[in-house]
Amino acid sequence: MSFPQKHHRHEDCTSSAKARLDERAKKSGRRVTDNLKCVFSILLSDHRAIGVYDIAAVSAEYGKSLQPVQIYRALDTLMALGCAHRVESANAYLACRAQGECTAPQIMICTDCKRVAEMENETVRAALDDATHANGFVLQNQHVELLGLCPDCSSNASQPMHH
Amino acid sequence: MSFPQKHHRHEDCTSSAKARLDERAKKSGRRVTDNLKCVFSILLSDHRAIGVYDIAAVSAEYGKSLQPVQIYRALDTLMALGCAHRVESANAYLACRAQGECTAPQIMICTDCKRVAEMENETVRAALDDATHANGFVLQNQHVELLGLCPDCSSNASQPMHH
DNA sequence: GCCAAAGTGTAACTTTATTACACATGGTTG
DNA sequence: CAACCATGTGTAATAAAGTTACACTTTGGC
Repeated sequence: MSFPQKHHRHEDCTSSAKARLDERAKKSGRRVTDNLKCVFSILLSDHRAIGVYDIAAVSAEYGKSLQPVQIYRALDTLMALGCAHRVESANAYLACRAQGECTAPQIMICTDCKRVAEMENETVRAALDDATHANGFVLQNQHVELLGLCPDCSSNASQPMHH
Repeated sequence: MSFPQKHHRHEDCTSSAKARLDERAKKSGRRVTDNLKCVFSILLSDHRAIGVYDIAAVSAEYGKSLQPVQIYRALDTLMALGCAHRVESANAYLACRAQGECTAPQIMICTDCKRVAEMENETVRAALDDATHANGFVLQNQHVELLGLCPDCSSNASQPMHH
């Protein structure tokens, strides 16, 4: 999924993500508990990656104060269901907005406004497969994190938006 | 640089890396101090990524006990000179063995023996440029970390080598 | 109603990284 | 040569990120 349009219907992108969580949890016999809902809601509230201790702070403001370990548990579940990703280079976590399965996304991170977008590009994947295979390497998984400027920030270099 | 051959001349790969460090430090007006040498030697001693606190432990064994902050300073310098990379997904650091400039490597990490190899593949880079550009994203930097099995471990799945 | 699997809450703790600050070194420029 | 300044050092404390342990609770199926 690309960078959100300025006027994208965040309501819709949020509710469809929640629907996918419900569906996948059901399929794998997991419960969508209050803690899970709380953490996922916080992740979904922004198109930026957020750290565990920030999630904790927000959860406290919401009256449901979660401890780090509880958040890590929720994140483990969300990631196992493909509903969240870890952004390695930021020690932070991200709600997945992709429609289908999204096991090996390439993640674009705006160095200016910090917003994040995912994609699963076939050409990139094929190039990685080929390049690793040429080195005799059997590719199993990938972390691809791309830093740069999102459309809004690159076209408004002097007056970046969405801060 | 691909995975090291079983009998690669580690002596040579180490000494040429040290030569590059000397050259680049000179060019940028930095000193190659004892602390820097110590940290780089420890990084070069293995083709695996190593954490800062492990570097600290090894440095203590070598009689030059370095504190974390001193090691982070050395790593910052080494990374600024392109002589070391951070492996985000492992919170660990790696000596760079590439001959030339190596600003945006793709890193292959063996999930079995933990050895790491770098490459700078043009096709991958082009695919990433194209894919990000198609999303209106201006690519500035990349973290590409690829998990899988190195040649030795994939061909000896039952009896992995180099542990 | 009982059981096992899954989930919760709390506390302590480990690992990874940073800040602050006073001091040392080494090359260059007047 | 000596004053200067950028670069580097050493020590301590602290912040940020992630894990372990353990006793307890909830839920769905039999």
